[in-house]
Order: sequence, then C-alpha cells, then structure tokens
Amino acid sequence: MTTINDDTIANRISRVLADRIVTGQLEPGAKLRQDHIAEEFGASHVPVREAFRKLEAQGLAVSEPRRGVRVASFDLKEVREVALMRAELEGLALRQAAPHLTSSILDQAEAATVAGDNSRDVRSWEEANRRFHRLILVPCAMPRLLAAIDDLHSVSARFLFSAWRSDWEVRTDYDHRAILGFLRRGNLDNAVAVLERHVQWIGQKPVKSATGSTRDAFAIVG
Amino acid sequence: MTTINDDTIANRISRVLADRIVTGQLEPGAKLRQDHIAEEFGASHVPVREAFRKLEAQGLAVSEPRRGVRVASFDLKEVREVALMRAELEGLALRQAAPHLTSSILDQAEAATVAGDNSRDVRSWEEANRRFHRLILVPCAMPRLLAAIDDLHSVSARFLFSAWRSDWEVRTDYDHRAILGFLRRGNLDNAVAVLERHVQWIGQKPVKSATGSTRDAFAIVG
DNA sequence: CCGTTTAAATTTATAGATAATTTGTGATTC
DNA sequence: GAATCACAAATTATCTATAAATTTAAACGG
Repeated sequence: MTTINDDTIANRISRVLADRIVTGQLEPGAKLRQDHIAEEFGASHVPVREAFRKLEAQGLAVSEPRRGVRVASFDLKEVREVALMRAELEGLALRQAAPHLTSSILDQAEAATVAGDNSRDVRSWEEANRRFHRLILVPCAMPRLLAAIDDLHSVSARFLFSAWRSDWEVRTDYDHRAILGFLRRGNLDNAVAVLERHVQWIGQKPVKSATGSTRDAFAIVG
Repeated sequence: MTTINDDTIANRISRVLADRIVTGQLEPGAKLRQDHIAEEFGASHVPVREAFRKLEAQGLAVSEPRRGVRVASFDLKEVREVALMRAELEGLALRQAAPHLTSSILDQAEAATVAGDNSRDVRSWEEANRRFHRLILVPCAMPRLLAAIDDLHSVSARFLFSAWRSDWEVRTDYDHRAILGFLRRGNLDNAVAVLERHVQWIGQKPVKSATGSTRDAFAIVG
C-alpha cells in the first residue's frame, strides 16, 4: 500500500501558509506570489490559487482581482471586532454545550489551564488556551458555529503572536478557573458572563520599533 | 472602452451557483461536476474549482477530498444552528450600529418593511427582508461581522425557499415595526431583544411530497 | 448471488499561452 | 534643470488545454 494521501495538495499548502501568517513569519501586507510558492512546494500554481481562496475565506489573506493576493493587515479596530464576535459566539456555544459537559471534560479543561499557566512562551500558552476553549465548547455539537469560532481563534492568535513574539511573562488565568467553578456548580449564566468578558479582554503593550520610537501593540488575551 | 471585467470568472461562476443553490434550482446533495459546469460557462475547470472553494466557505457546498463536491444538505438541526448564530451576530451588530443610525436610515428600513408586507412571492419578500436587516446593521462598520451575517442570510434564504417555493401568504411584519419603534425612541436594549427573538423564529409548514405523504418543512422567517 | 477485474467517468495536478498591471526608461514641457 | 507624461519591457496573475491518478460503474467469472 502506498502513502495515503488523505488531503489535497492545496489543503496542505493552505495549512502551511496559514501557520506562517498566524505566527508572523509572513508579515501583514506581504505579497504572496503564486509562482514562487508553487516552486517552493514543488507543485504548480493551480493548487496554490486554491489555497489562496481558503486563506481568503479565513480572513488571513486579501485578494485584489487581478493584482494578486497579500497577507491581510490588521489594526486595533479589527482586533476589537474579532474580540466582540468571539465573545458572542463562544457565549452561544457554551450555553448550548453546558448540558453535555461532564466532570471529565471539566477536569481536562482544568489541566489545560494549568498547562497554560506554566507556559514559558506565547506559542505553548496559546495552544493550551485554545485547548481550554475547545474542550468546553465542542460539546455544543454545532459544526458551523465551531468552525466560525475556530477561524476567529486563528486570527486572535495572529494578533497575539504579533504583539508578544518573544517576550512572554507567565501569568495565572483566574478567568478560566472562575468559568470552571461556575460550570461545576451549574451556574451557567455566570460562566457565560465571565467567558464573554474574558474573550473581550484586550492586552496592550508598548513595543520598541527599529527606529527607537515606540508603538502600541494590541492582542486578545483569552 | 471594452466591457469592464471587474471580477474574475471564478467569482462570476460562484455567484451564479450560489444563487441556484439558494433558490433551490440545485437540490441538496446534488453533485457539482466541474467539467459540465466549465462547459456551460464556456470556461475551463480551474476557475470552476475556485468557485467551489468559495461556495464551500459559505457553507453552500461540501467537498470530499477526491470524490467531488456536492450541494450541502441540511436539516432542522442546522436551521436552528444558523438561526442562533444570526441572532447573536445581528444583536451584536445592531448594538454597534445604533449610535450611527440616522432617521433617514430608519425611514428607508420602514420602506423595506412595507415592501416586504406587500410582497406576493417568497423571493421578493426575502429581498425586502434582507434589505431591512442590512440597512440597520451596516452602520456598525465591522466588515468581517457583516460578511459573516451575509453568509448566514444566504443560508437562511435557502431554507426559506426550500419550504415556501411557490406558495407564500402575505403577512404583516410586526417585529420589524417594533424594532424601528424602539430604535426611534432610543431604547436599544429592547430593539436588540426583539431582533434576536425575531431572527430565531422558525416557521413550520407541512409539505405534501410526490408520494402523497407529508413531511414538515422548516425555515427561519425573519 | 457475491467478489474480482476491467473500463469509463471524474477529480486533481501540470505545463503552456494570454492578458493585464507594474515598473523602468526616455522624451517633452514648464 | 526638474518634473511629468507617454511608451515599452518585464513581471505577474489568469485562463486553456492536456496528462496522470483515483473513484465509480459495469461486466465477467466463480
């Protein structure tokens, strides 16, 4: 039996590019040239174009009709927009998921919180944080809603990595613990309230640019 | 000057197919064969595949890796899911749009409501209904949010056309009027509350199938 | 009647051709 | 002499045409 090629080349390219954009290896506004990318992946430019379309749908790239596609840029306004959307949709998901939450799931979510608190770098903190959110939301069993939340999470992560690429300070996530506490006690309304506030929390941080001047970086921290 | 080719062939194909799926000309589960579609549009299959990717992102088609793409099917569960998502997101959009609403906009929205009440067929009712929602939400100036709402509206419309393809009874939209009333009086909380309830209202209707048996059809009516 | 093999249809990917946009160069004007 | 406009060349995206791989179906044999 040969190697099972479960997904298409276009999907593979799309995943790699998405990761590069989210982690900041590809900077906002950078041009994505299909021929170059095709060459890098040892493929032709047709699957590359299909990958572009997927990135576009996820909000990670923007395509101008006959002028090519660029990495999507963002500003504080868009950080806020994504935070608000996540708050609403995650609140909805938690309400629907609550009846199906087991103590086993909540234990796993607590473990994810601990893992996040012990994370020494942004990347692993983000991974643990996403695991927490997914764990308590997936039982809502609403695929379209979960897919939408997932896309927003990717964009959130991009903001996060943009602001805290290398320097990350350890902090304890009291919100996650409060949410779990309310869920264990069956107090859904408070759990949702904390979650929605939590996701809207936008961290702010001064960043020194190459010229010595400082600009403010913003990111959703939750 | 020649005909301005503002958008790509792929976008054009995508729009036409989306319309066919939404109006029910293409039934759920129907296979979309790229060569046939390419031939119909006098194009090759590359732009067709790109159109497929867009439809997939909108939730109108599903693609299995090497087995082609089909028109997305749906059930009552998904109707509910879309209704809940629309309720949350439209509520959010209205809250953000409220400070920017002018009496001129509200007048146009009222005109759209009247047009809806006078509509004799589903299609024109849907068009007027969508116009109403867009008018009061667009001033939120959140492009990603509005795009998400727009996609959900398309899916809503698909459910609607599926249930009431030909027989549509005229009805007066009290909810729209109540929303406008609250907005005019500056009572945002009540306006949002009515809107969220309004969008979650799922109409139900018995439909006679070819065999003589009856099944229930469902659709978001708002 | 069921499983295997063969053939047709269809998706996926490649390579090449076309069209449009951008960029660089040169000429003309102020 | 500097700046702007026009034109040309190169780069890049888009589409067509063709080939390879995979799935679906159909036929054959047990």
